[in-house]
Amino acid sequence: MARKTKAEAALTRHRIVESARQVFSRAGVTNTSLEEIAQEAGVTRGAVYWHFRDKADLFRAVRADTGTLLRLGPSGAGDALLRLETTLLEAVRRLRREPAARQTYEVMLWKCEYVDELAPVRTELMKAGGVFAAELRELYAQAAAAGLTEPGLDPRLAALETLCLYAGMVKLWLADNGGELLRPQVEAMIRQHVASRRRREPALTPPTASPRKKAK
Amino acid sequence: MARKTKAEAALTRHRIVESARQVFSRAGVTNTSLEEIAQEAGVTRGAVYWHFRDKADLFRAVRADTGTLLRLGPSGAGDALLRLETTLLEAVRRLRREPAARQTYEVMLWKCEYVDELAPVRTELMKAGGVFAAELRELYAQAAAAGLTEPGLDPRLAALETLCLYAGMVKLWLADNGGELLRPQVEAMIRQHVASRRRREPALTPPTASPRKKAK
DNA sequence: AGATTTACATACAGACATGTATGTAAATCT
DNA sequence: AGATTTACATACATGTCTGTATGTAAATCT
Repeated sequence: MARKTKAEAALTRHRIVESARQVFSRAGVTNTSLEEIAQEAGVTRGAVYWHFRDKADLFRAVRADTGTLLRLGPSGAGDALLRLETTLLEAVRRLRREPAARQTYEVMLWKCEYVDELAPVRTELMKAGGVFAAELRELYAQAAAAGLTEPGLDPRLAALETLCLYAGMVKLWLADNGGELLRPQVEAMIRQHVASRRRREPALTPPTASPRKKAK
Repeated sequence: MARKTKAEAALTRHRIVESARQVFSRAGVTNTSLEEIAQEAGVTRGAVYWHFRDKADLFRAVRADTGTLLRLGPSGAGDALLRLETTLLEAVRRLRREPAARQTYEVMLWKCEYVDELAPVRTELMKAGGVFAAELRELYAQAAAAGLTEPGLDPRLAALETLCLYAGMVKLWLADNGGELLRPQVEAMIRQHVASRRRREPALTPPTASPRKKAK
């Protein structure tokens, strides 16, 4: 076969990444041969080796293609705790609507062994966790300063708690295919998690005006 | 080599399980050959195949040998929430003191792909999670009945929240080798988690007498 | 338009893992 | 004590995966 145009090559690359996601989620990363990925993408291993150095490189590409679920939404609407709630709900929403994200995270959390060349990826994941924890801590600190949270709440510990909750939640959600454990109630769980941080007695002079009450 | 006595055979089997744990935690389950395990145990693959049907069987043995971290302690000492706290702290304590438990869980959570013959193991893990969630729910229900928790707390959701927290906590704890994210503060985090469930105003007539206050 | 590079496909060499079949000497059974 | 089974070690047959080297025709560069 002959040389492709740059646009075509980019398309090929993307098809390979998508195929890798598919096959990884079926057979697991280690158990998947590059040959299988190539076949699924309709190319040969030559194409795979052209675009990626090895399987680990391809794995990173799969991860990068999906991106992170954890992105703190804009600070505009609602108070800090509401922003947290929205962020967590949004992560679940993405898992529900985007099969690709589902597959990618299932691979990362259930079908991947972080050893050898993939060991650094785990470090990267933890680093991302650390970054998110720092953001959460800042958010909780703001919430505390605004008098939204219970007086005793340590922002750093609260951030870690939410991070752990998030990590476990995604992992369990993905494995709960039958919806027997977590899926039907995960949104309610998130709301209760955030609600449990919120101060019970309404603050005397809340910085933001309307105490929003969400019906149903 | 000649036939061993039954006791010796049991010893051999145990050595194989231990070696499997070691090698799995180094190289990951899929990437580990039975030959490597056999060598580590000082036997040949013949011995491995004699004691175990295949790698998945051996993996289950490793898991069974370590057992679960989640065992609700006796209901004797303290109130329900304290019992929960103790249970979670005890899980972390085991991880800290028992290298074998650490290895086993690191393999299960970071170095294993739940596909093919190992896919059922994930289902077993989730089932165990469901059982623990049910226990937690019961515990939270008791706590609520005793007036220990905030009025709005739904026992089912609280149980799921704690389960997710636990799952994420163990996973992150294991990966936090450098102690940069979670390890130094995990106990405090657990205490805060439980404390955040506890009702703020002291109950008028608490069923258990002494309102325990932990200094430091 | 010619030179060069690109985007693959094909071919090759080597390593390694798995499962089973078979051998065997000593435990255990009767 | 003899028969049988056990607890492995050894040998074999087979399939598969990886990385690289090489080929090639068309895109892109100059």
